[in-house]
Amino acid sequence: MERRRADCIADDLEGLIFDGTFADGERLDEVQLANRFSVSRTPVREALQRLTQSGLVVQIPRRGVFVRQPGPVELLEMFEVMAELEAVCARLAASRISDEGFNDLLDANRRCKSVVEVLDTDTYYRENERFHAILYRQSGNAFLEQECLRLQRRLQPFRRVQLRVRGRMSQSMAEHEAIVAAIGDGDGERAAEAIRQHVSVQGEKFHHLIARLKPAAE
Amino acid sequence: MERRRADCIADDLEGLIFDGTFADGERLDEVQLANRFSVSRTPVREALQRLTQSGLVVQIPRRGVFVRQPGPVELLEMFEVMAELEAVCARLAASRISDEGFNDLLDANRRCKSVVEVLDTDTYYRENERFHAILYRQSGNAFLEQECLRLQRRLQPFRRVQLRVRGRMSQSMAEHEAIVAAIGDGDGERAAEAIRQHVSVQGEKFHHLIARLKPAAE
DNA sequence: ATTGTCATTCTTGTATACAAAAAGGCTTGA
DNA sequence: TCAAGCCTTTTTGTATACAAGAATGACAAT
Repeated sequence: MERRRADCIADDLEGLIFDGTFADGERLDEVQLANRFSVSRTPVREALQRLTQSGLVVQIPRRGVFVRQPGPVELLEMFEVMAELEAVCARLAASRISDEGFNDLLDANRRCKSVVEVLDTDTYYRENERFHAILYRQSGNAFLEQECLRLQRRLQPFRRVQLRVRGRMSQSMAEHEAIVAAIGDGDGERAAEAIRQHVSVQGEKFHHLIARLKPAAE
Repeated sequence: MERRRADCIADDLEGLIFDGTFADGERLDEVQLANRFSVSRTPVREALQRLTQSGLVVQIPRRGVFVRQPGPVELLEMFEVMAELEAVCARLAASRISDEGFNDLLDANRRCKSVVEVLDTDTYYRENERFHAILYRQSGNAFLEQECLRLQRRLQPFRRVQLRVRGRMSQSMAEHEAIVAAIGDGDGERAAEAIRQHVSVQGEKFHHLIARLKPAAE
């Protein structure tokens, strides 16, 4: 599928917002961006509209678009929704998953486990994402799957931070095991509760998330 | 808040797609639409991009945008997600709702009930929507609330049809009562199950939805 | 000194012009 | 008759030009 310039710019901008090049509340100047990417304002505007829809920026008519990083409260809310959505996936998967699908899940989990032993957080992050994506798929609801992927993508930069905490990887693995076991038993409620614990931000995780949230405040 | 032409066009187009002026699979010609709305292609393109994000049309690069009505399967999936999201709202609300919030819910329910007696489906539809919106709010999670409103809006034209079924309004009311009662008791699981039944498409509702789905197939 | 008004400048929103890619039709060959 | 290749036309994607609203700053009046 051919990509237009506007699409590339949207992706690049997303990265620039994630890595802090554009701070929260900052206005994104159309002509500046156009110069930066060596294009006209038209594709820049299209890209900004896409970012508006995904919630990274907010657009005020005849004022401009402004970066809008979620604050601590909104972030917790988003993680809560993610946890609940994944819980739904797990519950549905427990009664709908096929033998083949379950094997995919086991396989993804094995790959995670092999990475944990090497302590490679980046790779683990990717494999973990794959594990969750398979779970979404096994919900048997393609629309739900898409919604989960959307939110997962949105939370990506924050989730990544979480894994850096010492011992978090092995704990994450243990939680995976519990999830898989519950689904294997066809126990939807147990699976839902297990993944809710896995994803939601509580206790230690809460402090780390908040601490990492404002590195610019120093 | 000032509205731009592109926003109005997006809304109008949404309506035109809902009411069947543009059929499923049809290509939306930019210049045609520009003429229709007496504007240039620019705001039309912006509007189409917005519709793309909300899923009403699909955009194929360098080919154009095409209307994409959800088929029966996708529709059922969307209703399932709606049911599950509302179930989450209900469960969270059961433990988080304040006295004031509970009064709002009772009030909204009373308004529904008074409409049922007059058998005014349109007004009932609006009041029912309000009831659900209050429930979203009472989940205590603003992000969840927004997501629910988004999906509710997307399912609006299909939901409307459902209510036309004879006796559906009074059944809907009875279900509301059960939901409110469960939340009043602080019983999250019971509230979740009640609203799941209320929203999900099963049994009779399934047939009516499918039957109404393709009126152009005659 | 502060506030209100006016004018300038800047920025967004829209229209138009141009470029590039795809669709459609024609010819030509077997 | 059918298919392949080329050319024309159509349509999307991008650049530029123009219009209208908002921000800024100066100046005047209280």
